Amino acid sequence: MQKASISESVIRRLPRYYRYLSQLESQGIERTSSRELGIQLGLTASQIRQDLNCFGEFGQQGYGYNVAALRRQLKLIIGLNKSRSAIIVGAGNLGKVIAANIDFCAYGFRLTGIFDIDHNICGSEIAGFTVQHMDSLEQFCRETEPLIAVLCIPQEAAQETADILTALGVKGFWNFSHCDLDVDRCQFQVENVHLGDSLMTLSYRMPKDED
Amino acid sequence: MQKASISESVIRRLPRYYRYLSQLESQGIERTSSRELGIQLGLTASQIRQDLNCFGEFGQQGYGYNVAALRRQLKLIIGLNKSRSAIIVGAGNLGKVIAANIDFCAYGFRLTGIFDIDHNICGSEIAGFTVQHMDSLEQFCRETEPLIAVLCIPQEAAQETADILTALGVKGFWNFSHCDLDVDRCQFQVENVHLGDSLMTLSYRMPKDED
DNA sequence: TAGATTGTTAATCGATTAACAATC
DNA sequence: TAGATTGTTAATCGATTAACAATC
Repeated sequence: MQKASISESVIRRLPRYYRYLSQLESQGIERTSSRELGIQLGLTASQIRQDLNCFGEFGQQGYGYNVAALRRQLKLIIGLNKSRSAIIVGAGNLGKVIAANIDFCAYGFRLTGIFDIDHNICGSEIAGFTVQHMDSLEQFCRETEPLIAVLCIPQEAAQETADILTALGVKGFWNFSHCDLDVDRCQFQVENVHLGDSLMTLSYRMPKDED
Repeated sequence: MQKASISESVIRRLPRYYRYLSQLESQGIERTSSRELGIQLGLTASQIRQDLNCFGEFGQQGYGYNVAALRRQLKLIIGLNKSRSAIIVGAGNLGKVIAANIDFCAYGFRLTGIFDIDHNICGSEIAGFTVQHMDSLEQFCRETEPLIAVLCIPQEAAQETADILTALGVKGFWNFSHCDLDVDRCQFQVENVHLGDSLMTLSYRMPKDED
């Protein structure tokens, strides 16, 4: 499906392409071109053609790209057609919001369980799931074999929990724990989300004379 | 303070440097070097020296960097010493989590108000703030002059709300609305947060044979 | 056919890495 | 002083942009 190894920059742009094509499709627009896409996304037409050609030839000379077809291809490329088991570890505020607001199915996953270490939270219902205690995590993993875990736990517990989950077969982490997991420690995939870093870049870019 | 214009790549690394130095400082470590930092952060020593030298000369030949001093400098560079007024627009699940969990002061801002369009939510207490109705937004902005707004509203409302806020003097947006705001539309700064995009990149990087 | 736009190669640009004199 | 490590210049590498033949 893909030619050589794809650079991180290209990977980061794929979701934007997919998102924008979904929007076009929902507006009933049938065709587009690298030029049009470029204008909308603030990229050059060249770059878009280069990016897409990492994965195949999806366009047609003189015509451009069929919106629905290209979106379908991107969906496959990103893996959004799959339904891989995902669990949430940590059912505090953040865990709850993610459970309730993230449409895992739209991203190629399905939520299969929510865990927390606090007995007071366990047993409560979130997004149709009963929060289970961490004690049942091991058995659950052996039975359900979740592929990824969403870590919504404190920084201190993150690496240890990730190690345990890795040993239980979890292959990827969506990490909200305000720390960078040690990627080399295993062959797993980690996507660290740092909302604080995001806000800091905004802080940096604000006018320097304001208080 | 800075030499030429700083590249986006450098800006994105600054929060990581700051975070790691904070960690070192809290561990009571006094000095470090570009080599040590590089090993910990998975970067080359060269790159770290290049990055830091965009902003000044913070090290000492033969010694390296003083952890506390370098952290203090980065704090100033990123603007974390400031206390710029920030409001949250949209007090749904996400707005609530951000209000309750983000330590704005640690990032150079202070939360001054929370707004929502739903009368049922208005009047309720979140993180010590009474949620106000959007109707009072204009007056509030004229009085308090918030510098940034955190957008936790639906996609459809995002651009319009941003335009209104821009007209009211808001200079930056931390945008959780699942859409990209039109940056050119004004001279404001936008940090778009796309949790879905983040999860998609994880999806892309998962083994292709799993379902 | 003529116009448009692709896929792809070549040129440019910028970011990262290497090297090293300066110096603590 | 000798060893270490910086700040900075030069070399390399990779990503972006430009150009254009192929072709729908």
